Amino acid sequence: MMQELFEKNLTHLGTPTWYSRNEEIFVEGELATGIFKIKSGCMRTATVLSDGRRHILSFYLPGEFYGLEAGRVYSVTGESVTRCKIHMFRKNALFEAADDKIAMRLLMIAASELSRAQKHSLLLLRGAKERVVGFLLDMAERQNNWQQVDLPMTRGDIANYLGLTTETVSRMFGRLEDSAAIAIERRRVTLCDLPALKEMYK
Amino acid sequence: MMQELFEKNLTHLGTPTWYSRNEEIFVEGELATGIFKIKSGCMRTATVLSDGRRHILSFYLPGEFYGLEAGRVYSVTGESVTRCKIHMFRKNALFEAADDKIAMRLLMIAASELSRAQKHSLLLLRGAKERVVGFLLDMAERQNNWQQVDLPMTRGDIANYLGLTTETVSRMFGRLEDSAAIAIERRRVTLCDLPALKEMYK
DNA sequence: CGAGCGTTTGAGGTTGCTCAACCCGAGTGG
DNA sequence: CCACTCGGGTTGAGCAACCTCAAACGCTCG
Repeated sequence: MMQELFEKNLTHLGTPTWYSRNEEIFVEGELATGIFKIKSGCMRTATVLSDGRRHILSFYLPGEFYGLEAGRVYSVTGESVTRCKIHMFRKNALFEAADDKIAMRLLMIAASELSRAQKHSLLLLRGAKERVVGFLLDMAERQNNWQQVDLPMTRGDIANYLGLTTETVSRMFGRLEDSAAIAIERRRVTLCDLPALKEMYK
Repeated sequence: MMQELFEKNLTHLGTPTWYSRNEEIFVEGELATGIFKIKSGCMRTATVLSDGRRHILSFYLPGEFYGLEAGRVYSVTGESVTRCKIHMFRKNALFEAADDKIAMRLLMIAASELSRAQKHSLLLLRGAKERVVGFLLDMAERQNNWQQVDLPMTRGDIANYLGLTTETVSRMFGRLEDSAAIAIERRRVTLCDLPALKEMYK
């Protein structure tokens, strides 16, 4: 896999760091010097509108990358959702060490970011229940586990990401549980009726 | 500018084609062999959900590129919004002709696609009026004209892209006109009170 | 055991959707 | 030259979905 190769070649160029909960990892507007790989825990990216509203644009789980920007500065702020370990690669180092395949690897990372952002847009074009179901299915896929999903983030974060309110997310969870499609315990969700869920988010 | 360079070097590898209105340019699921640059007119990308609903993910104006995919196949369908001229580059040809900077150029295109998709997500996280205003401001910026905006697409396409209904888009246009922020004539919109508009979409 | 955050639940209000009618301009054919 | 049609756009009334505000509950961690 390309990511394995990428990491193998470049681990020595990066630095692993531990963050506790809700720490800033990089800040919107800063010179975008780093590329990040999540080793454990969960990171989110968010942007702040000038009136103070905050929007979460993405969550990052172990194994996933962040860091390719159109501009020279970060367009979002990166924050730890939970205590987490994150490996940072400096772009300069990458480019200095560049063999002729490295840009291609970066291209693949950018393309997967793009695909992620498009999925998010599609999610936001739907109704509340569908958004919640789509979110659960996406998390299940990324955790590679269709039985149970861990939700490292709060309901508030989920709601913000989905363009809903905490209350609505909670109610949708409730309704899904009532219909026996899922079972909820704290921040672990069991996908009891996967076909039904996939039917809701087709 | 990077795009000039890109095109200059590679024009001979591409083929320009004319499309009439509402033609398919490439289809979701097809092997993604091409990269497209809009020369005139307007293109849109859309995806069809399994229940038949269609969602427009992006519009492309003259000078803009489409074509970098995470996977080997197109994840969306490309269609002409108006009669338009589009230049297609074959990826294979690009890679064969690759000097050591070409992957970097592709990376920049991918990054701008990403930024576009993120803007779309942010748009969808807002209320109806804000979405419409945000859309107008985005089009103005991309057309490099803060006085007047051309809207090559129908209200239906705008609504679909914004996750609203035609009626709502029409009403929001009406309300903006009533408040003297814009003036509408067919598919040309004059931005009468730009500060007010920017205030609405801050 | 208390404090505080995160979550759930309920009642009422607002936004944007649905359904329906109507308008307008561009083609088309008599 | 007018009548008809058709796609696109606007407008209005009623309704459903989702939000707001408010209260209560339950972990978790001092």
